[in-house]
Amino acid sequence: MKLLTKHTDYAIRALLELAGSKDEFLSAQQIAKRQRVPYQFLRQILQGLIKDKLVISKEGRGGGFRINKHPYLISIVDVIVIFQGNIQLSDCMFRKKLCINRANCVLRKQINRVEKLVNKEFKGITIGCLLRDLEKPKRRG
Amino acid sequence: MKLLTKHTDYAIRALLELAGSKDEFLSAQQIAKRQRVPYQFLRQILQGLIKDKLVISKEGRGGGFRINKHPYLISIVDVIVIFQGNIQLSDCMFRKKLCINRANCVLRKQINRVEKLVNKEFKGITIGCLLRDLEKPKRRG
DNA sequence: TTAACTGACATTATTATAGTATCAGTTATA
DNA sequence: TATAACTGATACTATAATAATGTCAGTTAA
Repeated sequence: MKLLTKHTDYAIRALLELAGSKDEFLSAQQIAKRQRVPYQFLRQILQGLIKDKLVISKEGRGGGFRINKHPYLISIVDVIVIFQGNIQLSDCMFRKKLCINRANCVLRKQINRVEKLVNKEFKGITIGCLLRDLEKPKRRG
Repeated sequence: MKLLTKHTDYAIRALLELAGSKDEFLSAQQIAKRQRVPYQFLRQILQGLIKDKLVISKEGRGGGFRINKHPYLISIVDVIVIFQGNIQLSDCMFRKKLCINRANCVLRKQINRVEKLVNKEFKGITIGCLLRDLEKPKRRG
């Protein structure tokens, strides 16, 4: 049971890397090496980030990727949604149709509450604040 | 991405059913029928609940399962732990060894915070309170 | 003695996750 | 202008987790 898959995890690390070298283009190779992420897998992930325009790319020699949004405006929810769909703590029947039984509903109501909470917390975790923590570790808290 | 698997889901429903007929033994058949859960799957799940002594069983004709703890003392975390292990929002490298890089650490720190929050919330959701909501829907809030 | 049960496994199907491989096309530059 | 360093797109494979199903031995009440 985990809420973050490797896709998301690596994507966040890539974004941190890109946010750290804001105006340069970094190639997939460079990011893969620095973050120790499998190269081909990372490329796949970067394509995902492009689709949502979190990064832009430049083809050809000297090309690569560049971050395309202010780091404080990219939350980890944005990344999760790309690779894992909406945050959802359980398969919910009543999202699709009427509950089969009330026991389900009662449980779902509680789960949904926690789900919203997680969503809110995750929205508050941005690439910007992760990068800040990364660069100025003493300042935290 | 989901935090509750079918195992957990069905287990909770079974516990609600059992909590509702506190002193009777209910057979797996009865529970399966009432909650519309696959019979053989449910039996497997009930064995899981037995191992942690959340329910006890009686063999032979007229046998079945009975809840073995006060419903308010069974939280959904107890159930999750049986079927899914500890709540863990992501594979965490630093649980195993030192972080490969600091980016990881910074992210983990945040994820762990949310993880604790989820844990706390889930601990507050007990079979007892779910059952209460189920029986007295107007009283909620 | 038999029907209705549980205990304990073995087995299978499906899906999600993680990762690899390939090839076409683009661009800077030697 | 050839080529090395890139991305785009997509097909493929491996592994593990999830969600079941099936079977058979043993127990108990009627």
